Amino acid sequence: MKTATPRRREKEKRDPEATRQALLQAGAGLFSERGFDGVPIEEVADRAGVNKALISYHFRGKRGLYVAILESAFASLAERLRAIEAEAKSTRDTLRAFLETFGQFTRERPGFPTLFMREVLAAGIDEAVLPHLLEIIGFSRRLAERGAREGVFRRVDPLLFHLALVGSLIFFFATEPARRRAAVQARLGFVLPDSNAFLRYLEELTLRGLAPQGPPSRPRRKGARA
Amino acid sequence: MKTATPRRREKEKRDPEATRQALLQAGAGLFSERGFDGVPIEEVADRAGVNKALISYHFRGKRGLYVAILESAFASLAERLRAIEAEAKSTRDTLRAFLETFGQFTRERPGFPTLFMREVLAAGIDEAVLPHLLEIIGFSRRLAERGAREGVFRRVDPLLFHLALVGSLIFFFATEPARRRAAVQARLGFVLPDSNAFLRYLEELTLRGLAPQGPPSRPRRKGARA
DNA sequence: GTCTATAGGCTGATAGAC
DNA sequence: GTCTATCAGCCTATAGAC
Repeated sequence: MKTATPRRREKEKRDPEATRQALLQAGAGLFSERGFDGVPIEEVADRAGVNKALISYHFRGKRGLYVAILESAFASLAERLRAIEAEAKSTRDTLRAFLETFGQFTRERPGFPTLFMREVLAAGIDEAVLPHLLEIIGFSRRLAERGAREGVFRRVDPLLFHLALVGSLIFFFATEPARRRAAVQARLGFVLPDSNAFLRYLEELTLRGLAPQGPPSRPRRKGARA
Repeated sequence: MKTATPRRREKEKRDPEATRQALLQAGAGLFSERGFDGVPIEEVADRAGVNKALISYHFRGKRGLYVAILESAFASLAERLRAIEAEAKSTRDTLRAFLETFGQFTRERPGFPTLFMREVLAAGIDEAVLPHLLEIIGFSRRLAERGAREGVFRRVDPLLFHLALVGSLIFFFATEPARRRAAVQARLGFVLPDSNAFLRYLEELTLRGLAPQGPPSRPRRKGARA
């Protein structure tokens, strides 16, 4: 299956910005699949349709390209989360918006969850992404605290809340490409789970699992305001 | 911090089995930290206190060593899960035993969750580990089905149950080394979460979140039988 | 800005002595 | 079984032409 990658075959002198973007996109796909060490720089250049020397020129080397990819993605996600908080929705709506945003974001940048996972596994989180990561952690922590304050959640350690919720989210989406490949390559008997079904499952699990007493009134599917 | 690694400096002709074990252990640690491509074979040999040529001799090359490490760990975990099921405990006890076993297993093989994660991220799950992985998936699926049959859980898609539960488990433990490193290296303000607290959190989240009606009678901490 | 050509480093594997 | 010495392959980075 050829990924629909916008090659750039013609030698027309093009916008250097187009070169940068092509490299960022090609790198995101390849690095998410095989990790930083698993991808030769030449392959990234080929997929982007440019010469490998341009990676050094535009990003000061392979590592520079990698960090640029990471930073752009983390920053963009952090920005969306900020937007959600700025809308000052209810706790329930914030949870819903968070899950949907994450799903949507993953559709736009299919490699991101895997990259996220690889980065968090890495020896040291890069300086450039650390602030964004902390912001993401802060978002879910505040969600837990606010839910408790408003009586929607019982009081739990916000960090545990974050790790459980975001952990399963990242895990699910980061491993989705592998499941897809496995389902094709192998005689796996299981059906590929639907992303939206998983998001709904997580939402209900969280609402019911953290409800102060009984399970919450069945979460409403359409534009509910609590 | 020097890891307490049993080097083997003396040239005494030793048990070849000791060589194999030393390589397996050294490799597990290093590969979990930096991934397959991130570790030169010579480093593994050095940490094991043997010559790098022995990797080819005993494991037919780097990849062979890696697969041997993975397989041993996955097989061992699958075996423990089998033991849990063989004891035919209640649904609640099985859930508890699963979480505790995973925690214990991680204490014994600190690198395992990270290796697990890396493998599930990889391009293709290795043939040798696939059956064990399927067995692990089967375990949690059966737990979900049984819980529903016994009225402890509401009816949910067992695969979603598996992905959410095991996903957050793996994520938590796989990223724990990174959190530890980050906490040291950086000016991170957050406290490192306690593993047992996380396991308890997951247990309650699952029991309450999947309870058919209200939250379950507060899960009993000591040898409860349902 | 982009490309070609090349240098230089590192790595995994193995032949052959012990 | 273990080790030393060696080699071929690959990969990143860059100098310099266009």
